[in-house]
Amino acid sequence: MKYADVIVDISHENVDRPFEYIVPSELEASLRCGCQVVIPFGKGNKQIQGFVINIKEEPTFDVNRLKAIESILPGSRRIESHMIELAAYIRENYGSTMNKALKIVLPVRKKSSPIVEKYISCSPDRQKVEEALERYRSDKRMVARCRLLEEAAKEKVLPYNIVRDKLNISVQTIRSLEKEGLIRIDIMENLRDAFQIKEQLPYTIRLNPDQLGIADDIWERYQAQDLRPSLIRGITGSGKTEIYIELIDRMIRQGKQAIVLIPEIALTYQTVLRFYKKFGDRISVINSRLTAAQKHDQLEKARRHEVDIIIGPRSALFTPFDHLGIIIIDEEHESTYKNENAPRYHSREVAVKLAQMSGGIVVLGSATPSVESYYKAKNGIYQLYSLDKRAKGKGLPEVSIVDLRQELASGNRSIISRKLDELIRDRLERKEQIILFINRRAYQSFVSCRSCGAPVQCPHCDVSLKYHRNGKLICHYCGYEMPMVRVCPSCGSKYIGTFGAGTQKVEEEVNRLYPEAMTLRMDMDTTREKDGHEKILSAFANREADILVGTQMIVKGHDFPDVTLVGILAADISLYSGSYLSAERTFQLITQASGRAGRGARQGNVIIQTYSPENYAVQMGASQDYPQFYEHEMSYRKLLGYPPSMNMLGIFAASKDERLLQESMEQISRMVDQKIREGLNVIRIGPSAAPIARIQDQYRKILYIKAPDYADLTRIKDLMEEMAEQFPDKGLSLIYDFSLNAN
DNA sequence: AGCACGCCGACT
DNA sequence: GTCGGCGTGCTC
Repeated sequence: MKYADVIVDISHENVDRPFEYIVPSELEASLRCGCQVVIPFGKGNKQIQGFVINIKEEPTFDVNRLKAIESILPGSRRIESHMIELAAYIRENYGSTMNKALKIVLPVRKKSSPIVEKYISCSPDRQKVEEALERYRSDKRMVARCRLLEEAAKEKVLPYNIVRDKLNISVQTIRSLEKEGLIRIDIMENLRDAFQIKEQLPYTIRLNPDQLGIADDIWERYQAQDLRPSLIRGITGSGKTEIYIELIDRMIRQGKQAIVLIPEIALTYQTVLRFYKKFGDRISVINSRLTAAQKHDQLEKARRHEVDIIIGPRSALFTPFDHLGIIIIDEEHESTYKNENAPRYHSREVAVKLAQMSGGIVVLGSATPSVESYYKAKNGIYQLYSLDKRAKGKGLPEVSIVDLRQELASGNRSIISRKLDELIRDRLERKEQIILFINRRAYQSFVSCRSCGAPVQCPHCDVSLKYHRNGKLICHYCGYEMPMVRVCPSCGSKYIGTFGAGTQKVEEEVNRLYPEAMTLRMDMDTTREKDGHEKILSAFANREADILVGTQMIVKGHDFPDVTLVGILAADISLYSGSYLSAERTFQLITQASGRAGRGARQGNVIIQTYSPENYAVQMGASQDYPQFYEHEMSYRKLLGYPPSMNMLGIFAASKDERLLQESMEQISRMVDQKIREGLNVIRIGPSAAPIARIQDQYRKILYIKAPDYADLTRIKDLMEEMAEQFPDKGLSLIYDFSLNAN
C-alpha cells in the first residue's frame, strides 16, 4: 500500500500543510510526485483538487481515518519535483501558502492544440526581387512591403510570427507579396523540421576582446565549480547580448539548457532575431501575446528536449528543464522581475535558488544594476564584470542639465527649455530624430480649482482624476470616469482648469512650436490596443515621424539609429515618489533614456530638464557614472538602514473598514514591539498610510520592519500569520513584501 | 476556505 | 417547545 502527501487546492493558512491520502491500487503505477489529483475533502467529502508532493510507504496519520485519492486530474500537468522544492522556497521566503506557490511554479495548465509554424522565404529570382524593391522604395504607400522584402532578401528565411508581430506587417501585405511571387510561405508541422534555419541564417558576430574575456572568465569559474552569480554592468550598446549568446552556446554544447529572462518590453525583433540566427530551432520565445495553449506547448517542448533555450518574461523561469545550466537575467534592475501580487517573489532571488538546485549559474546584466545586486557584487556574493566601452566604438552622448527654475525666472513658461528648443530646431533641420521623454504617472494633467485650490479627486481612490482630451476625467487606478466638471465640486467656483503637463500636453506644445514636424505619442492611452507598442515604435524606427513623445516605455528596447537628441522633460519627478528607491529610479531613468541618443553613426545629445540640478542622482545620471552613484546611494541607504544595508519586510494591509485596518496594524505593531523587548534585533517603522491611501474604496497602510538578520523577518512574518487568523473580521488583506539580502 | 457542530434568543 | 443566529474547530 502506498500513501501520498497532498496539498489541497485551498489557499488558506489553516489548510496550508500536506494531507495524507491512500493511493488506490489502480493509480499506483501512474501516480507520481507532482501530479494534480481529485480528492474528497472535509465532512461532506467534497471533491476538490490537490497536488501530490510526496509518495511514501508508511502513513503517519491514523490509517482508519484516511481517504483515498479519487483520480488524477484529467488533462493536468505534472510539476517536476525540483519545481516543488522551488515552490517550498517561495512559500518559505515570501509569505505564501504552498498551494499558491505551486500554482506560480505551474504557470500554464491548459491542454495544447497542435500548432503549425509558418516561415517566409525570399524568391530565388534575385532580379525580380531587386526590381520590386526599386519600385517599392519610390512609393510611400509601399513602406511595409519594402520593409518585409528587404528583410526577407537579407535573411532568406523568416519565422512568420516574428514578421507579423515584430516587423509589424499585416497578413494582407504578406499575402500580396506572395501573390506577386516575391516571397514563399512554407508551413512546417513543428519547429524541429525547420532545422534549415540554422544553416541559412549565418551568425557572424564575433566577440571583441572585452566581451570574450568576460565570457571566458565566467566559463572558467563554472568549470571550476564556482557557482556564484555573475553581474555584468555594461553601458548601453556595450554588447552584453553577445556574451549571453556565447555562454549559452558553450552550455548547450555540454548538453545543458538555458533560460533567458527579458522584460517583456525589451523583447524586440532585433534581440530575438539575434538568438534565432545563432540557435535556430533550439530556442523558444514566450511572450504575452501567446495564448495559454501556445505557452503550454513551448514548455512541453522544453520538457521533451525539443528546445534547449527559452526566452521570455518572469514566468519563463519555471520552464521544466532537467539539465538547466544557465539563467540569464537581462536588465536585471527592472521592477517587472518582482511579482506584483501575493507571493511577491523576486525572479532574481528565485533564479539564484533554482540555479543552486540544478548546479547551474546565473548571469545578471544591466547598464544600471540594482543597488542590491551591485552591493552583492561588491561583497563577493556575486562576481562583478564591467563593460565600459560601446562595442562598435561609438562615443557616449553629450549630456547637459537645464535648471528649470532659471528657465522660469527668465520668463520661459514652456515645458521646452530654450536650450532644448534650439537643439530640436537643429535636428529637425538636419532631418534627424528626437525623443522627448516625460514621466507621466506623476505629471499628467489634473484638474483643480483656482479659487480653493482643491484638485478633483476620484471618489474611490485617494488620487486626483486625470483630464483626457475626450473631455472626460479618468482615474488611473480604478478606471472611474466622469465628464469634465464645470464648477468646483468643493467650493462651487466656476474658475476651474487643468494643470500639469502630460504626454498629451507635451504633444500639443510640440505641435504648436514645430508645426512642420511629424509627431508620435506613446503612452498608456495610445498603446492600449493589442500590439500598440510595437506599432508606434516601428513606425518611429521607420522614420514615419520626427519626434516621439512618450513615457517610461520609450526608453527601453528598440534601437533608433537616427535619434540624436533625447530630452528628459522633468527628470526629478521620480525623485519625489517617497520611496527609498526614488534616487535609484531617477538615475536608471536618466541613464537608460540617455542610452537612446546617438546609437547610430552620429554624436547624440541629451538634455535633462530638472528643478533639482544639484541632486546627486541627476548629476551622476548625467555623467553616467554608475560606480560613483552607487557609493553615494549606498551611504544614504546605510545611514537610514534601507536595503541592501539591512533586510526589509514591508507589510501592506488593505481594508474597506478604516478602523479595523488601524486596529489590526496597531496590534501588529504591539506584537513587534513585544518581540523587540524580548531581544529580537529588528526596527519597526510606521504604520503609516500607503503612498496612495485609498484605492477602490480600500484603505491602505504600510508597516516596515528592518533587520540585519533576514531570518528575523521570516520569524515576524510567521508570527503575523498566526495573528492574522485571530483578526476580528475577514475584511483585511495582508501582503508581505521582502526586500531581502539573502543568497 | 468551507462546512458542521453547538449553544443562546425570538418565534409558529 | 423549535428555528436559526454565527462563534469555534476541523478537514487526511
